[in-house]
Amino acid sequence: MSVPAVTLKDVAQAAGVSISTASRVLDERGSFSTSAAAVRVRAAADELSYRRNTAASSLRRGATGTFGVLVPRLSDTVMALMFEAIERAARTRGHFALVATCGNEPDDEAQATETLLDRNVDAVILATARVDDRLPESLRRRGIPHVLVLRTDRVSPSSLGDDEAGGYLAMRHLLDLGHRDIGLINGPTFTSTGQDRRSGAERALREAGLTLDPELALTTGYGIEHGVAAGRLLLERAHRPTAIFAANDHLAIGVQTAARLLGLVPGQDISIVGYNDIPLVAQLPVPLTSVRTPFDTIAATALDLVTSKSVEREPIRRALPTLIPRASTVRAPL
Amino acid sequence: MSVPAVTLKDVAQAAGVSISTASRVLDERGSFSTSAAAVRVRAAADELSYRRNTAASSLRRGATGTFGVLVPRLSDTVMALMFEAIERAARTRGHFALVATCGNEPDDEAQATETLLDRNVDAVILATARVDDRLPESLRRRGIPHVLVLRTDRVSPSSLGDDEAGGYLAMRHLLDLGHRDIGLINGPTFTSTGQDRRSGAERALREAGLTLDPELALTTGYGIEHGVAAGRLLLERAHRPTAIFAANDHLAIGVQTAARLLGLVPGQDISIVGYNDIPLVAQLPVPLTSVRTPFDTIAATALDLVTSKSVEREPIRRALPTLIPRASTVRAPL
DNA sequence: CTGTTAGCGCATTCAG
DNA sequence: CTGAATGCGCTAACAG
Repeated sequence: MSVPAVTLKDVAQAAGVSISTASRVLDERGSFSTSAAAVRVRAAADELSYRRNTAASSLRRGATGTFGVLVPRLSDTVMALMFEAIERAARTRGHFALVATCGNEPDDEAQATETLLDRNVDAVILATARVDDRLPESLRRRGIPHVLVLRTDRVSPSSLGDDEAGGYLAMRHLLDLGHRDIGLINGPTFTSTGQDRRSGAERALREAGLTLDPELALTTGYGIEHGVAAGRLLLERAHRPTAIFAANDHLAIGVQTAARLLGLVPGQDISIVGYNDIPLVAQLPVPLTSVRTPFDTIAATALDLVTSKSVEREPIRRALPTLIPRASTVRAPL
Repeated sequence: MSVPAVTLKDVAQAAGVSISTASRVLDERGSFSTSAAAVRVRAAADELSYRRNTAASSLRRGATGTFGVLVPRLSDTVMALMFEAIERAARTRGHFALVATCGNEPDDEAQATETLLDRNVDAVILATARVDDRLPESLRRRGIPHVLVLRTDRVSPSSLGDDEAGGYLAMRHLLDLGHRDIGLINGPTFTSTGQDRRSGAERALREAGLTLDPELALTTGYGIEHGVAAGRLLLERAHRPTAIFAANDHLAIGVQTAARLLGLVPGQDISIVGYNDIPLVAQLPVPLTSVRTPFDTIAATALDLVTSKSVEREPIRRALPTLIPRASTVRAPL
C-alpha cells in the first residue's frame, strides 16, 4: 500500500513494550489479558489503526485463516448462493473465504485447486465434485484438508442437501395433487445430485404404486437451454405428461419456456417443480414451486467438518430441504 | 499444508545452485534465461513440483499480485458476471482476483474494503460506488490504488459501460418500432447507471421530438420485485404505454410478470427492453430484448487503469454497449 | 550470470 | 508476565 504501513514495532514503541509483548496481546487466539501493558498495547494499536500484515503472519504461523472455495462458475446463481453462505459462515468464525472458478473441465478444476493452495489456504471447499472425480482422492492422498459441498464423491467429507429426500418431496407433491403421468428431467448422472434426486423421485412413485416410465425420464445438463430442449421432447408427445419435475430451477424455467412455445400455460396446462429455490423463481410470471436447499446449514456443517480434527464422525452430512409450493403446480385434470 | 512443502532451498540444492539463483530463474517477471543453470533449476522445480510460497513472496516483494474486488452481492448475476470477467482478465496478466461482498450498506462497504486491504491486495476494484459515496474519496486520500467498475462517483478512475449510450439505444429501438407512449423504469438515482441510462433515453426522445412524460417515468430499486410493482403502476393506467424500457434485466423480468398478472402478453400487447443481457433473459418464455454490457472490455480497461502509472489519461472510460433485439419488442399497434 | 548477505513483519521459542 | 533472539521462505542489494 502507498501509505507506509504501521507495524507491530510502531505499536510496541507507542505502548512502551517489546514487540513480542505486543504480538502476544494482539493475538486473537490466546486468552484475553487485562494487564496494564495489554491495555496500553490495545490502545496504541487502535490509535495507530494497526492492522496485522497477513503475509508475515501467515508465513510465521504456517496457517492463513483462509478457506479456498472452488466452484464451476459464480454466474450460476446456485453456486453464488453457496459461496455467499460459506463466506458468511467463515466470517462468523473469524476466517476468510476465497473463491476460484474453474468451469466444468476436470483439468481446470485441478489447476484452480493448485492456485488456491498456492495462496496457502488452510482447507479447500469443493462445489465441483463428480462422482468419479479424481481430485478428492488426490487431496486425500496428499493429506490436504478439504470438504465437498452440494455434491459428493461419496468418500471425502461432504456437506450437502439431502437430495434423495428433496427428490421425494418434489415427486410426492405432484402425486398428492393427483398427477400420474409425470415427467422427470434429471441432471447429469456424473453428479450425486442427479443420481439422488432421481432415486428420491422413484421412491415416491413406488410408494404410490407407480413406476417411472423410462420414456418420461430424461437426463441432461443443468442449463436453461437443456430444460427447453427436454421440455419440448416431453410436451410434444402424443400422450404428454401433466406434470414435470425438473432437477434444478434452470431446467424448470426452460420447461416453462418450452411450454409457452407449445401454447401451454404453466400452472394451468402443465405443473412444474424445480429445485434449489433460487430467489428469481418466486418472482417469475408463473412463480415456480421449488425445493429449497438450506445453503446456510450446508455451509456451517462444511466448516465444522473441515475444522474438526475428529475423523471418526459421519463424514457425509445431509441437510433436509423444504418444498415451497407456488403457482406452477396445480391439481391434475380429472 | 500437511505435506511438508518444497522450498526454494530444495530446488536450489537439487539444481546445484544457490538459492538466489533459483529465485531469479523462477522469477516470472524478469527476462527468461536459457543458461544451463536456468534449465537445471526449472527442471528441478518441475521435478519437485515446487510452488512459490505466496506469503513469503508477498512479504518480501511488498506486493501480492492480487486485486481485491468488492461487490454488493454475488447472487446478483450482473455482479457475478463482472467478477468473472475481472478474474479472467487478472489471470491473463498473471494476477489473482479476490472478492468480498458487502450488501448495500455503506458502512459494510468500508469494512469489507479494510478486510481486502488486510489481505495486502495491490489495488481495490469497487463495483459498489454511489454517486455520493465517501469511500472512493477516502481511498484517494490514503493513496490506495483503486478503480471503480460499472458505476462511478465521477471522480475516481472508473471503467464502465456507456450507460448514456445504452439508454439511448434502448429508447431509440422502441421509437424505431413506432412506439410513442413509452414507460421508463429507472434504477436508483444514487447510481450513475440510473442517472445516465435515463439521460440517454431522454436524448432519444428529444431527437424524435418527444419529451419524457413524468407520469410514465418511475424510479425504483434494481430487484425483480421492484419491476413487478413499477410494471403494475404503469400497466394499470387508463392510457397505458405500449412499451417499457426497464433499466436492468431484473426490472424487465418483473415487468413481464406484472404484464402476465394483468393478462397482457409481453412481446405482443407490450414491448419490453431490459439492460445488461444476463444469459438468462435470452431463454425466457418471451426472450427479452436487452442492452448488452461488455463486461470483458470493462474488466480489461479497469486493470489497465489501476496498473498504469500514468494518471494524466482520461480516468473515466466507457465501453459501448450493444442492443440485442429479441421477441419481447414488437412494432407498435397502429 | 552467480553467490553472499540482509532483511520483509511477525510468532514463537527460551531465559529471566 | 516480559523481552531478546531466532527464523518462516523469499527477494533484492551488493560484490564478484
